[in-house]
Amino acid sequence: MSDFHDRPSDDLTLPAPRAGGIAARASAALRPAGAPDYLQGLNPEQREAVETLDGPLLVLAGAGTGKTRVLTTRIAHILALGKARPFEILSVTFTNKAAREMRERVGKLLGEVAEGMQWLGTFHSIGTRILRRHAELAGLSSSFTILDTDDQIRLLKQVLAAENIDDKRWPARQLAFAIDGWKNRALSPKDVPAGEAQSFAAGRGAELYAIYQARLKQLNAVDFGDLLLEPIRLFRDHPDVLEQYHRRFKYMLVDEYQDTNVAQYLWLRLLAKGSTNLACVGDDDQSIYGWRGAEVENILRFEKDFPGAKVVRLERNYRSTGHILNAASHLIAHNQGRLGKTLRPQTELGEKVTVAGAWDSGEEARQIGDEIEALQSKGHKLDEIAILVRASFQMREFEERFITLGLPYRVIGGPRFYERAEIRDALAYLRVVASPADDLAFERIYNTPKRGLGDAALKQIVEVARAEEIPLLEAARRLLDGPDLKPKPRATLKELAQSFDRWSGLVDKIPHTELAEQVLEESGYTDMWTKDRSAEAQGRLENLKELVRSMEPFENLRGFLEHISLVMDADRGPSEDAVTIMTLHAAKGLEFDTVFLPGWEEGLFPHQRSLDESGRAGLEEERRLAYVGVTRARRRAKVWFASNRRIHGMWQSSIPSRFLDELPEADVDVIEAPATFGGGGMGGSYGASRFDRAEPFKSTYDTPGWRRAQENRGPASPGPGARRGGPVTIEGELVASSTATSAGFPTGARVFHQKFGNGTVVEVDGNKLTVAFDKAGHKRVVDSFVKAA
DNA sequence: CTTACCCCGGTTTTT
DNA sequence: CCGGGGTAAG
Repeated sequence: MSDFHDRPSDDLTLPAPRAGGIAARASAALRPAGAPDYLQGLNPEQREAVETLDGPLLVLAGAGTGKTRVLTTRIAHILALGKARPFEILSVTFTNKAAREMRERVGKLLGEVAEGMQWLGTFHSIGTRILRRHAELAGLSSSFTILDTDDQIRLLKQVLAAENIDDKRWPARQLAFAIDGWKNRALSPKDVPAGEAQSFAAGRGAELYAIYQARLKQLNAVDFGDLLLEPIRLFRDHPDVLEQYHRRFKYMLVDEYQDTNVAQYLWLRLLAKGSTNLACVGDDDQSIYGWRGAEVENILRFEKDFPGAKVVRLERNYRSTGHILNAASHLIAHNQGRLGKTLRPQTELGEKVTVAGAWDSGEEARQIGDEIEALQSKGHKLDEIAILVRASFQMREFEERFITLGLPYRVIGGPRFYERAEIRDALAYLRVVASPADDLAFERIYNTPKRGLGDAALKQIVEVARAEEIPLLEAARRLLDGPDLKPKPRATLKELAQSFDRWSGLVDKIPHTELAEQVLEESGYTDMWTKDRSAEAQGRLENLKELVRSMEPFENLRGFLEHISLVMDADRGPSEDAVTIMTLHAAKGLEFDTVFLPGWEEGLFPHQRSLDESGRAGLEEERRLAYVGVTRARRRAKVWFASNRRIHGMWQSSIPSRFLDELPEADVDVIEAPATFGGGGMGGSYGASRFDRAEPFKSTYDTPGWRRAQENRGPASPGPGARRGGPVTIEGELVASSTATSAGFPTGARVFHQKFGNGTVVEVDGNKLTVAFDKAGHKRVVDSFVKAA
């Protein structure tokens, strides 16, 4: 394709003036004599994985066995031997974070050579790169925009409306979910199995999918799924294009292969027809994303798919101590569908995994909080402690407890930076400024802040736009010339259109950060939040400033927007020493000295829905999640379950997770909960216990401690009419002061709290304040957590 | 157009 | 029990 040659910077045409030099330099630097330095210190399996360069290779890398090291060293090895030049290696990851890390580590090994690795990135970023090159062949222009989930939903709502489909009965979200599912499986509208198309809007599923695709093309836009699918179509329909990539990619590496979906698999297969030097690294035991399209089968089938494939197992674990690994291995051995490998500890047995029960989730949080304080006083860093939960609602209880204790924590997950409403609004403004034809962005902000442009005005604009086949902003301008608009919307719309003209005119004239500030200011957007009195407003303004700051490293507005459409996470700066609270899913790939695993109860973990929807496969995926959780711990893994938990506002009694039974007794200590506020004393206030009748936990354990723990579980949920809210806690008495500062807020002072917003101090007790929050009610907080409002 | 209620749903999440 | 989204009234 000639467009390969249009771009001077196109690596496919680069003569690679420095290529020889790179290889030579790398070899010189890395190979003083004999085996090169970078191979030193690899164990035999790792070394085999690095040195097996030709032919398909599957590296089954157990948790903590040096997977990333193998990947990066392998790249170094290929380059050092001069087998390929940096831009002839395709290496794909799932997340930007993983891509960044790999680039950094290759950089450390080889210096600036890593810069030349233009094909190191996520499936989506590489897909974008390919698609931009050949956009015309896919019916797009190379400046296509990438829609995120929000835009996608908005567009689908429009499609549903245009097709007169009741979006009550058939929510756009559901259609989006279906389409994503089809795209994950690389199905075009015509390929959608009739049975599945049937499931939406009386059989119109595939039809709506087709209309949606047509709309995307009109808007010159793609969604995330298209970033994989379009290249696949391109490769299939244009063998000459595929051929060029075959010539290009001498080596291919794939990280987290167990997470690939059908589309990614097909994408890889097409590319792998060129060279069979495909190395996939993954761990079937850590496949936890089946629910979003990942096919464990891909990794299980590897040897069949790629005949002659070599399989290397990395089983030496350098992360965790013996008991932890034994426990994890024993647990995961209960799964049927796995390739099978056993983690082998490289160090001492260390501490046993502990299992402890609590009366309810509140007590669980208190106990864990106490334990963390104990660890802290023994000199453990909070950064090295994590609480890994199955579902995010579990986090709240820990947060509240930690606030009371004054224990610094950070929550990973939640709404991410670029998903916050204010950020998305701001970006929508910038998108319209950069490309006035971006209808979805325009639609998002044309009445944000409220400027009196409602549905009526929008409807008029849309009508004109559709009739004339022009973008919304253009249509708005045309309406201004005509007689149809009412005076008020006309004036407002005129001003808005003029503003956009002005801003667009400034794009190449003033620095983009400055332009962004100006847009946010002049549009009244900043003002909107300044005037807002809600608890979050202050934080939102901070976020907007942060957004502008994050634009600085980019050359221009366009470059920034391209970046953020694919990189939806922002690098948050380093922060103080704090306990990490996150979901098990978010914890994959991370490690901590001490890991708390609360909520191991039937129904929550394994999650009922997983069981209901996916049966045995669901259970096995839950079990893999448990395995991921346990293997995050370097030295201490502490599992908890609670006998009572409030779900949807109702107290439910629960039985311990079957996964507890699957932990090997020899590696586990059952901890008897110390007497607490929940256990005995309050018994009187509870009615007859449903728990008494509940199926007893059939344990394979038979230690005195375990039996006592079983017996101690006592009565369970309060009967109807019983006092709600669980056992009384005497917060003040439980508090072990971990912060001794006294910022000295007087009673009556107005204060601001990150989580609870503004409030008035009603009582002061040392460094602990009782604050009447405007929104959140009365809370007892440590003064270092609030600042003067 | 904005505000006040009502109803539904509530696992995990990247790009 | 809580929040989002959508509807109905001001």
